Amino acid sequence: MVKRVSLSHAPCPVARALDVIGDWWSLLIIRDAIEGVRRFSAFQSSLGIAKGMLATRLRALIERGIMTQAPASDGSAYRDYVLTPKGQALHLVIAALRQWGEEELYETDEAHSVLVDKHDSLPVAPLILRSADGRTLYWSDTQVQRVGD
Amino acid sequence: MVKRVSLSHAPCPVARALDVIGDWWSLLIIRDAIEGVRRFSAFQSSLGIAKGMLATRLRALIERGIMTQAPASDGSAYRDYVLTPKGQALHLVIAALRQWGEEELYETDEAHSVLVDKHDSLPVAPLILRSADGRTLYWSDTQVQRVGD
DNA sequence: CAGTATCCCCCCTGATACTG
DNA sequence: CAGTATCAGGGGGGATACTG
Repeated sequence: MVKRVSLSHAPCPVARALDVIGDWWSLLIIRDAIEGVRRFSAFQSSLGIAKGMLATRLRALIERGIMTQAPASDGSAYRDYVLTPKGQALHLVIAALRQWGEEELYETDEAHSVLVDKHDSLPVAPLILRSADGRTLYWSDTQVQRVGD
Repeated sequence: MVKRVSLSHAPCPVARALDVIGDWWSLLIIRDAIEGVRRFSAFQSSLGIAKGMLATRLRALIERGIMTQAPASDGSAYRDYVLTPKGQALHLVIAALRQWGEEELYETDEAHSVLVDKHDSLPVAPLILRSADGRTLYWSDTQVQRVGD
């Protein structure tokens, strides 16, 4: 996360967002967290990430207010890593990535094998883009509905 | 983009997506491309990226079918870099990142200065998440509407 | 289990020079 | 302008060992 040039104060919100969660591991951690992963070891085994990297990434996410520590849900002495509201708000980003990946990155003959993976057991939730006037809804580039507002 | 472990065949669509566009520069290039940037030098001056890195990234994006080369729109002998439909589909990802950045990464007292930036001159297009049954629309975590279909 | 500490390589990245 | 080639450095990232 230490970059030559920080974009944390860039004028563009996209650049700022990427400065915070623009690396590969962070978004995968957040994906797992959204799906309910809470324990250090659970993240590690799910991601296949080295322990040191995982610790560094979790610490960075906590510093940036994306995640926080909470008492373990199972009553053990350890602590869980859970998303803050700021982190939970990233579910739209994850959903957008998931939708794009599903639509663009699979061969048709492997589509079925994918659906049984745990990461696809979540309800599919298509993203809809609302137009600037707030009255027209698009799915990808197709207008799907006009709303009365 | 050369990573120790490739996620290009991962079962999870989020992981696959990140394998393709999960690095910092690629998404910034795509952001610019969505906003209409087409020329090599335009990307370079907009991003402040080294020429070598830009060439490498553009080549990777072309290999992965995100961008393609097209005759220069101004009739010059050079070629433009433009998004393929597959790349244009990433506008939802960019929109999600933009929305999250705008909502979570600005101090209130600097919000105004941001709005005049070129990257914010685009129409604001809030993302809406459609529920699995396709009938309920959410904006962030707030239900905004039920639809007839 | 839940991390921390250390080593070390690879490659990302930037800078510069060069070509067409 | 539009890149390619080459070089130097620094940190990302993995593996392992160690602590509580």
